[in-house]
Amino acid sequence: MITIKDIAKLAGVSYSTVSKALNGDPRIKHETRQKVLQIAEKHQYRKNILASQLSTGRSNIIGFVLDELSNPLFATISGNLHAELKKRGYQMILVVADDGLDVFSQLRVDGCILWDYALDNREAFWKRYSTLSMPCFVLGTDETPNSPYIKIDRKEGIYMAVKHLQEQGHRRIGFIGNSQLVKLEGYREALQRTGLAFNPAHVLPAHSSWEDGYFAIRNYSFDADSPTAFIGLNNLVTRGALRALLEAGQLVPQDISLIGYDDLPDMQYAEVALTTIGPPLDELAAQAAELIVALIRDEEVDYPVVIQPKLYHRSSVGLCRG
Amino acid sequence: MITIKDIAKLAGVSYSTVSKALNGDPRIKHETRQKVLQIAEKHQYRKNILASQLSTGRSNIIGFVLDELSNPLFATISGNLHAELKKRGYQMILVVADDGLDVFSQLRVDGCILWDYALDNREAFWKRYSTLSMPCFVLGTDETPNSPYIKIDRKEGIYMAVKHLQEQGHRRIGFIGNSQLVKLEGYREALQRTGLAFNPAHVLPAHSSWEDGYFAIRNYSFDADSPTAFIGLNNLVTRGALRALLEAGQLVPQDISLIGYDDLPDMQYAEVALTTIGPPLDELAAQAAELIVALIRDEEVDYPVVIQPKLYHRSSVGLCRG
DNA sequence: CTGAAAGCGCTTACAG
DNA sequence: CTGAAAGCGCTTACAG
Repeated sequence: MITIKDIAKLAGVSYSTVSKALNGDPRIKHETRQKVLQIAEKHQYRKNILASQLSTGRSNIIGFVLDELSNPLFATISGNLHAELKKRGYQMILVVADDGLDVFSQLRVDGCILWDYALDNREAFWKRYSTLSMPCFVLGTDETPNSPYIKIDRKEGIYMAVKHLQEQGHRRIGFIGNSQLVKLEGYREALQRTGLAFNPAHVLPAHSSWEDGYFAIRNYSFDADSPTAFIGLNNLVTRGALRALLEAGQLVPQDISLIGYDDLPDMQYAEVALTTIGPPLDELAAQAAELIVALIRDEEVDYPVVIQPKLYHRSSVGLCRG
Repeated sequence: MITIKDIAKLAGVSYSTVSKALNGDPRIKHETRQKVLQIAEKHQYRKNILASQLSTGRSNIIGFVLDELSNPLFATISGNLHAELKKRGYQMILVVADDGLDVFSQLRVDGCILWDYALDNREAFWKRYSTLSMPCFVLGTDETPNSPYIKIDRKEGIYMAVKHLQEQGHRRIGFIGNSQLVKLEGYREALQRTGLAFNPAHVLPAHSSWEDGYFAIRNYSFDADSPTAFIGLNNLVTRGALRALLEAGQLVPQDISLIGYDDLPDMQYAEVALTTIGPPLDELAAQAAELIVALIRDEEVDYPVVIQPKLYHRSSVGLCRG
């Protein structure tokens, strides 16, 4: 692989001149630069970012850490984030793993965005996180000790869903999924704010996958006291639940209304186009890009940045019958 | 951020000793190593991979280039690949973009795996590809000029699907999607091999998304000559098509049989559990990991590695009626 | 406008 | 068993 020294030799200048020419230093004479650029081009020169970054401390690369890719939400967020970072002159690389933080920390990326993931040991994570020496923040968390973060106001989102259902006449509103504490709290608070009763039996246990949602409904016995509407924990759970409802012969939204969390294209293409709540993912990505760049530039930032979920009306909510 | 020099000072040894201790050089005295390790641990030392790699030429990082993440196939492949590489002592980083190759080439990753993606300009890509100076190969391609690759025998897969349908009595088998030439060729050849007639009207135009599959069926007018079975280009197209069929009141598989390409969990959870053809994704990942490691070690490799798709029987294929 | 030199944080023959 | 020194490919004050 060709280096600046090789180019220097070919161009008959010193390699520091080559470096400057390549970096657009205005002090370099036009013809010199042209010559250097031409040779570089001809030999397919690629700057060794490692060396460059070792010397400057900058790489223009930002890392994004996810712990899974199987939820299509992350595909969308990654895509949006990549685009937003690119606009700002950064490249994004992705790591899908709990040990991703270490990779990026060894690679000395300029900054690092972490999706708030399900952790066995949250405390250990925060401890590790607090020792990171690069600009970093957690996206979609509820709170990060002593450092900036972007919060999604999930409770408010769930309140909007409950409120909307209530306005359609629903009085018994269930929740499918019990793996995310905030959402569950949001659900309880929303019932309180809207004056509806909380019934523990209306929270169907489900973790986070399609199957979890599917079996949550399959395993549930409907009776006269059952909810007339459900809110699903996330996109997958909601879609699994929808399938199970339809298979059981329930009509959505005629018999049962359903609102899903996470607004993704997939939701629109479900058997019944799903009404959803969720953060606008383009805004989420733009704010995240904005924040990480500000942190890298060591600018003052106000945090937390709060993203307000929105309610996206489609066809899975109807008037409560009777 | 702490460096080996800092540790050297704290430990009262030279920094070359620290480097050796950290890398497990057996020549270092046990106690010296212990002391160094302890100090490193205490100060949360992270080796600067950039510096290390600049000096050794190795990073133990492998890049994976995708051009999109929206197809769940890639989430699965990425996950599998990450796991397989980890087993072999490598970390995987991901880049989702057409310019991903450049990022990795600048980062000097040890090796690079590219998913064979849809390109505007294939020729330019191969030209760029051939100038890469790191170990690299294309996964899921049909052919790579002058370098190793992993081929998925898509034609054989499609033949298996056609054959299976024929055995169920189907004589008119359609294909949904016209965006992948190999698959289309495979389809034609399969018809030939099974002695079935090719009818251009039985290839429904569709690109690669869920909507494409959905509208392919919506826009198709069924008549007495229509196919009694379809094969879908990929997982998304197949699922979109299934939805459209069901909405049109067609029963699957009673009225129409359907086989989808790409065996993903999603296919199993479709409205009708879909019979699929596709490469076993765990094998694909294992082979890919094996190959890139061999290339990095500069071992002789036989190529192409060919992955044979399999037929996964589920519930979307039935006997042809009448 | 250009170049010599020091330095980024490591590794590794080589000497002791 | 340990250390001094050169080198990986860049950048950047500084001198000219």
